[in-house]
Amino acid sequence: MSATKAARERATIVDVARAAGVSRQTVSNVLNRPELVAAPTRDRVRQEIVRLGFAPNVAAQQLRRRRASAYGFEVNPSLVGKMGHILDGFLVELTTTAPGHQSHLVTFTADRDDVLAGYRQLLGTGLVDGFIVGDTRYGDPRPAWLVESGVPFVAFGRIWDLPALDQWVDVDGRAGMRTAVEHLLAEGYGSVAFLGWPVGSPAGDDRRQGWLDGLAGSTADTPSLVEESVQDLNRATCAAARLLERMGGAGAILCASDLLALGAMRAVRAAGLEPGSDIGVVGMDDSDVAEALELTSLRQPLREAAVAAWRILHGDPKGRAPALLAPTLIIRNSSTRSQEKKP
Amino acid sequence: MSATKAARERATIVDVARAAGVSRQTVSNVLNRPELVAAPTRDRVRQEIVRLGFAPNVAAQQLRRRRASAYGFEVNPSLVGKMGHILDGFLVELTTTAPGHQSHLVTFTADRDDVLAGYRQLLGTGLVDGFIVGDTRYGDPRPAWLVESGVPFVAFGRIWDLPALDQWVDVDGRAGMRTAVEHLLAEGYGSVAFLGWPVGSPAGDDRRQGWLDGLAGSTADTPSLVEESVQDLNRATCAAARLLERMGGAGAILCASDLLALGAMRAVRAAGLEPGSDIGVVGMDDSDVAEALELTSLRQPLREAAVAAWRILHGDPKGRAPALLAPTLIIRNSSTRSQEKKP
DNA sequence: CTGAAAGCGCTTACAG
DNA sequence: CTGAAAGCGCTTACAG
Repeated sequence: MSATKAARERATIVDVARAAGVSRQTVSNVLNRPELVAAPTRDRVRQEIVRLGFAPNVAAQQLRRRRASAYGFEVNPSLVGKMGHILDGFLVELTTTAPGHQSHLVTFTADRDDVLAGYRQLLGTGLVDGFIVGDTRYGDPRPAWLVESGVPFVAFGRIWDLPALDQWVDVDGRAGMRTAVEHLLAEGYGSVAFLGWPVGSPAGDDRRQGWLDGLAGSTADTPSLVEESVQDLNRATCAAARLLERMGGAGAILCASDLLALGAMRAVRAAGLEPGSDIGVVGMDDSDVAEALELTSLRQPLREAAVAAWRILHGDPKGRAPALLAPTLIIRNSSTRSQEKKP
Repeated sequence: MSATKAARERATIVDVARAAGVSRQTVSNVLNRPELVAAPTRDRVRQEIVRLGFAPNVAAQQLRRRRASAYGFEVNPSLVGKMGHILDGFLVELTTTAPGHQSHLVTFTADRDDVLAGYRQLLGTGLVDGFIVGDTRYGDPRPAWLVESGVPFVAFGRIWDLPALDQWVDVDGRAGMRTAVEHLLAEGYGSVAFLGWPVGSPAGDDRRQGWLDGLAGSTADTPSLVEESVQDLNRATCAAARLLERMGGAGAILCASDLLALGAMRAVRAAGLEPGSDIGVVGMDDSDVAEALELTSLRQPLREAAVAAWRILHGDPKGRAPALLAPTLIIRNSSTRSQEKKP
């Protein structure tokens, strides 16, 4: 519990002041309000800062400023590593962009019994100023509590329960699905069926609507070609097989997730057909699996999402607007008719 | 840059002291050295702490103690989300267990040009006391630098360049592979071939050795059945196909990773055979894909790894020992001869 | 067993 | 333009 070696060796603002022959608040001014300091003084101080390798102590700044410039990021043991869970990638992008906002991220896990306990804890100790909230869901108690408590936060995923809140970033699954339909039709698949999640999940319903949007703008009229499956490979394979029977050995299957698409590819092969050349298949999330299996998929713009999150967190609340970002269609063999077969 | 609302509203140690009618250092003693405080005083203070919802300000503690009780965790944009990258899961386990060690984690990304810059930065500002270093590799400059600088750290992955260092946690791929061979032989696959990475990667060579270990203890003598492939599905599929030709339509393929195993399953199916009932296939890492595709795989004990990491970080350096943990074989259809087919 | 004092390293009005 | 003063919230010897 004693001081670390690094702490003992670090130069402080007083060391810099002494070396530069000024008072310590002048050094502070060079750091925080350089326009107040005469150029020669400023240069001399900066030189000493570099020479001594000085960097302001974060704890001292936090204490004095009464803000942590840090945000909590909840990681969920039961979701990490699951296919289509893109929150890890989002964390990376947030981490990469954090220094540009003089901020950093602190990870934490939620209590099973009390979802809000972890949030209260981090806030109560002043470790963070606010949160990045992922995996938003129906009946999520977090947004309402955070708003009530006046805690800054941004949600990754629309705040479905509280449509009045504007502090979220999300991927436009609907637009993505529309793009995918257009791509499939342009590739010459005569019809586009949909393999989605059961009605009732916000993201799922949104994606399904995108499929309908895509069909609406075309001559292909196949809105009846739809099957549902939960996020499970075997169930998805069965659902896709049912769909295939009704498709008559031609057309494409647009899926609400990469896992469902995996099921679709499996069903296609089980029917003696080839994904791509015979039946088009498209997934969503561009998981590692999609890349490995040559599955066309929609990639979430996580970098842009992170940038938008910081804008919402640090921008003027008055000019704040939610960010709905379009995913990018990554075209691979599974949706290409004239594909070159790899060896 | 002004104080947060939360900061303005938080109770301080002085508020508690006033409410309990004691001095503020008595409150501090109740928190840090309760045995010094008389029971009635202690109870009164504790009551007020609860009533006021007081929690000590972390920044003030850090400043005073001259230690952050925080550790930096580098996230790597080019590796996150890749199949077999289990560092995300490790971060979750570390995060879950951190509060038990009065610690928290701060994420950061490394500079492309200067690998150490991020480490220097976090340390120089006193934001962290040390690091958890993942993705160790040959020629990794980080361990040597950290040791030289006297910075506490633990590596996830053996420190291959500096065998004298004992501050690492790793998964015993060799033992895992041996277990897998034994399982495959016990299942009745007459031979066990190996699909590994090219010789020269530390983890890969270790796993290959485990395969040989497993064969050594058996009557099956198939150490010549080996093929190599880089971490790429198509290459792996080709390599597995070559292996299959030499196996004569029977036996099992043990793979150094789930991705290689995916290639093996693919090659098996391309040969008109079925993984499991005809040819056993086992991977390593127990990725989401392994679960989805019913692939038997070795699961890394990430929870135990996190516990061991904290022990190395916070334990007595004299009694410190590296932790080499055995993975668990998760048996699924791909290595089961008498399998029940799911619908 | 309890409290007065010093100090961790910084920032921010404010006086000169 | 520069510096003396106060204070952020806590902990730790130390005196009583």
